[in-house]
Amino acid sequence: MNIGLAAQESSLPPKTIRYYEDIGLVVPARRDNGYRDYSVDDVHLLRFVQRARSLGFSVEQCRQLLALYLDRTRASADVKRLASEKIDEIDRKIRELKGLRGTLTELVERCSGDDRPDCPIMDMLSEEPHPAAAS
Amino acid sequence: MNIGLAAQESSLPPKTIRYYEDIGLVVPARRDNGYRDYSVDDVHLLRFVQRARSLGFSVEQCRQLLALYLDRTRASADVKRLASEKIDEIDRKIRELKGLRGTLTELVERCSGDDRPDCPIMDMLSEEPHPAAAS
DNA sequence: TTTGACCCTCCAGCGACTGGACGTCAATTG
DNA sequence: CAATTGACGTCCAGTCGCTGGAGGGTCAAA
Repeated sequence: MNIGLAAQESSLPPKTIRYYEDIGLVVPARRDNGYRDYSVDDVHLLRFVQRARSLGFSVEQCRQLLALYLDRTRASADVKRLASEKIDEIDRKIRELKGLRGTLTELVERCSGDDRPDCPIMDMLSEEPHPAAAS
Repeated sequence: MNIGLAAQESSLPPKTIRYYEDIGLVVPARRDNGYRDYSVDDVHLLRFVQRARSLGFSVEQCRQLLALYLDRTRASADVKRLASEKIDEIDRKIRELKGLRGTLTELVERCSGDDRPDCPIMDMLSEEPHPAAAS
């Protein structure tokens, strides 16, 4: 099938699908006229990648997952490891964001938010670093 | 002062500081020999940007914050609005990450993680979409 | 004087696309 | 059968926020 239909079937934009071919992720056959010709299996792989991406896996991780997917002798432990690492990564990001959120929330709460210029947010951003010790 | 010292004082790499000049964020004077010459005020601004970036503000938002910082007639409400929007943005990201985390955790828990190939994670990634209705 | 640390500019690349220009091909309409 | 429209093709550039490197100039100390 043509790339347009493959795009519909995989919920991916044609541009992205061409990009995936560029980087060797899902490489379709070509027709005589140069058009990409996606098989049902290709579309399956595209959808696989789409799902993995939407779960937060990087394209490189998708490549690994695809390799495991196509490997009939794979150990589920390998897949589980990739997924667990991804969870750890997500946890780290959540922790970092929560930290930022906490700081910002505190600052916002202390800011009067009126038409005067005084603002603890600005103070925090422009504050001199505390000297390590008095001299 | 030279860029190296400004880098130390602002906790930013020299490359980043040059980049900030490129995009017109903090533009220092130049010496006769072409060297950048950062004033104490410049370094102050660099540190301001460094702090704002580490709080999750984009470079463009930093530009806005700098403008507000340098505006003596600013209303703290404007600053507060920027910060509140950033909090909302962070909240959205956290929610999204928690969703991903939930899905992945569930999958990982159901995966035996041994040397057999069967794996609910793979199943989920390769699953056919559920037909909307029987036909 | 020579070394080494610093500084300069410019170009390229990261990840994961996305937009646009420009040309070809296929299918439909008059 | 011509013309138009839409989908397809390639290639280049841009996004964001840097970062690395090449290939040079400058400066201060030994």
